[in-house]
Amino acid sequence: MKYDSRKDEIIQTSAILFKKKGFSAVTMRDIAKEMGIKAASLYNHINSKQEILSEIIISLAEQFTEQMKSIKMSDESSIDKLKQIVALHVNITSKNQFGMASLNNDWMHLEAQLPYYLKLRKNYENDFRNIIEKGIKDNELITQNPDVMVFSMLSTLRSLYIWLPKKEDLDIEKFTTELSLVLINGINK
Amino acid sequence: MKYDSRKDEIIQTSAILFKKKGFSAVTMRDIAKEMGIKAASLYNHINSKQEILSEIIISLAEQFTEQMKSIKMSDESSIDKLKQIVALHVNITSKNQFGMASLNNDWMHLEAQLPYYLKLRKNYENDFRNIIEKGIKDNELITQNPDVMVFSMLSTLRSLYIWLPKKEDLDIEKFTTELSLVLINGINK
DNA sequence: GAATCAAACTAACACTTGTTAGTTTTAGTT
DNA sequence: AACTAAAACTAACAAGTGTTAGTTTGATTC
Repeated sequence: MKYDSRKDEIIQTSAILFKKKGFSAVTMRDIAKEMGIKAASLYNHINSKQEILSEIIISLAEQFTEQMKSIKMSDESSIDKLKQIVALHVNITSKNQFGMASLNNDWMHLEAQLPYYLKLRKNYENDFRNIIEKGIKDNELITQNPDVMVFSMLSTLRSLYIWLPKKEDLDIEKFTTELSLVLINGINK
Repeated sequence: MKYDSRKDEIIQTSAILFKKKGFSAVTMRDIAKEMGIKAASLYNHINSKQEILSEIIISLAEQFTEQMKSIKMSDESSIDKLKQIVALHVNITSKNQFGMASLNNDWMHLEAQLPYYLKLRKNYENDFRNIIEKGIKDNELITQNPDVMVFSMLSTLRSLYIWLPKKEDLDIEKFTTELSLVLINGINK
């Protein structure tokens, strides 16, 4: 019914608290206190605690889905596609460090939206693996278990929300290049 | 006062539930129900919910600390040390997939033991970075930001608890070799 | 100045939380 | 059969949970 900027403020504030303590450990009174109002007042803007979590997670998941779509449909090499995926994660995470924590840690507390979230995640991982499998077939990548490669890269990319905030004055572009190098070419001289 | 195997059973059962829902979302009644007893009965064996979490996390953190000690003191090459760190994570995680979830996700809910845990973690990361820095100086590793290398490798290793259980019939030894290859030499042909 | 409306408030609800106290059951030992 | 000790039980607690209902505030519009 209502969509206003106060709602966004609640969502943003909640995301900060969710990152610090996790969804379940944060109470409506915690969120309200952080905003300088009473818990009951939150319900003028949102319908439930659940809804806050959904808004945080689903909007991010959809951003990943959307951008993966354009990456996979482009006609670049597999390695260039992988570099674009690295950039995608760095960009979204640098703009949403708090929300990314919920996406990674609290997705299981989604209720009505859980199946939808799981579908998006599964599709994303499949797209990722398909790019790697094509890279192997085209002799761009080493012949190794693609599952291990996806796992390794995606684990690192999913952990960016922990690491990026620690490096406040980071040159994002430079970091993206550096991380791509490490992930794709390794650290061995 | 008391240390018995029923206590271990509680800890193990709790770890399973903590992995599924997170520490805060699991109630003493959940744990009791899973064991077929009443919540109050748990207190014949443990002193608090907190204590369960501490036992899970601290014992694992100490295992990592101890084994890192022997790795760093050995006189192998930096690359071989890194391979041993990979093996360390795979081994501990394959034997403690549930506890490793708590270690990764619920450490912030430690109370009295939190400073001790943070100290162990910081030391571990420092040891890890020192090995990488020596590898760079010795011309074994590429000249890149060691922080990025530690972050990348450690993120993957810390996520093993999510991935290993999905591959039940995995040859642990083979997987360790494969993962070392991907992490150290990359995926580029 | 009256009316409007978003957004705050107070008060309360039904339920769940971790935990304690005191009691009974269970099973093994004498 | 009596004793013991571990480990279960029932009952209750004080505090905290998400949420609702109804009311007041404060700024904007007529």
